[in-house]
Amino acid sequence: MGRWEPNAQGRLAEAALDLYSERGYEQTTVAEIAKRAGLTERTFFRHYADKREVLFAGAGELEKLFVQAVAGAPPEAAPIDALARGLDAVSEVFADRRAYACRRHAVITANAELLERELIKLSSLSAALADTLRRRDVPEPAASLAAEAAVAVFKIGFERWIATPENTGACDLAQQVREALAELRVVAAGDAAVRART
Amino acid sequence: MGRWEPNAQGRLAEAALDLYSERGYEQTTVAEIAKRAGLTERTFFRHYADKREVLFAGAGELEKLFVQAVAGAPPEAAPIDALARGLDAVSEVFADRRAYACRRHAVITANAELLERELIKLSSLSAALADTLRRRDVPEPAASLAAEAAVAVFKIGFERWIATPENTGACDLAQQVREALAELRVVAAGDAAVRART
DNA sequence: CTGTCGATGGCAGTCACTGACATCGACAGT
DNA sequence: ACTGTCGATGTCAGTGACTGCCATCGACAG
Repeated sequence: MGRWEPNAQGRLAEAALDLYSERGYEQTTVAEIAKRAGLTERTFFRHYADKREVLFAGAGELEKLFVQAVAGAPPEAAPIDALARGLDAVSEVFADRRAYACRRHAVITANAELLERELIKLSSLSAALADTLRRRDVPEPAASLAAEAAVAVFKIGFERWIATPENTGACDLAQQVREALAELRVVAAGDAAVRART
Repeated sequence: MGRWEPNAQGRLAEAALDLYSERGYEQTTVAEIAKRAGLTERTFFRHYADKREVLFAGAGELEKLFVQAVAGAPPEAAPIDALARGLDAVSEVFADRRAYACRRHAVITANAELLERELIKLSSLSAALADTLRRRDVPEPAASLAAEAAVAVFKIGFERWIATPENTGACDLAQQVREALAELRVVAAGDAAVRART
């Protein structure tokens, strides 16, 4: 047993999400978050680089998971198919965390600064994926484009998943992402009939 | 004639880019920027919402230009072709500003906070494009996906343009963007042979 | 018993950003 | 010419994010 309550980092993250939800990101001070977690402001900044980062603790693991799934695809798979593996893998992670994902998403979309941080995390993800594709001998600019497209597919699939009422049949993230990927293929092909479909 | 030197906003933007280039974004204080422009810190914040925004004054016009070009495409054009119009229009704007674009790009990529701001501007652009496509009766998620893809195409085309030595034959932005768009079509089609090409 | 170590607290300081109020020259109306 | 309004700026005090430095304290090894 340590000298302090365990999991200081987790307590800070929970306190932050609570406060950001209740009174908004800007109306919350770091001192308040720390106090709710039974710590001081100074200690908050030892665990998280800044006031936003406390909502993005899991980004690193997510990136690792995505990258490993892509890297593990058969060498002969096309870039887009390798990326599809990663999309499936990442989608699974969120399957049983929909409520948490919704809360977090609501907080982030409500504040521009948090949105900026989210975007740079996705950009970092995209860069990591592009690098992974390059290691699979995909040349530029195909690697970067495929990576950016895959991240866009996930982002849009995710948003549609969040927007879906929970008791709907089609409230599966993996399914939304697959649909988005299929739609990208159609759009990129330049099908003018896109507008004729639902 | 006014009471003060004209174009305070422009002087601030120039001073900021100079200082950010010379000693880096973080090592520059707003007071220093204002002083170099012959103004005070308080006045800086009357012209720009924050220390980063001073580098993104033109983002609004760029978005407007892109959107109008897309909206002006023939109604029967496929989404991707309408977006290609916008890409062409935007590329033209940068044609004779390569040196400035390079300087600005170097400053932005050197700092994570500035990168975040750049990404949210691109995100805003993507949202505006998706909205424009929706007005052209493109359904979701096709509209959002096409918009995100177009922005990715521009981003990557732009980066390759910046990275190209100036005296190279292929140092035209519009051309880089067109190549990136073509590459996206190939990648999205799932062509495993991507890796076989240059 | 003692020295080290890691997580924390306390405190002073910098800087981004804001609100309230004062200043000053231009310009319009009289 | 007199005067009142207006817009851009200056001044100043304040808040809050974030950092550096040093002190504290319990655990643990020897």
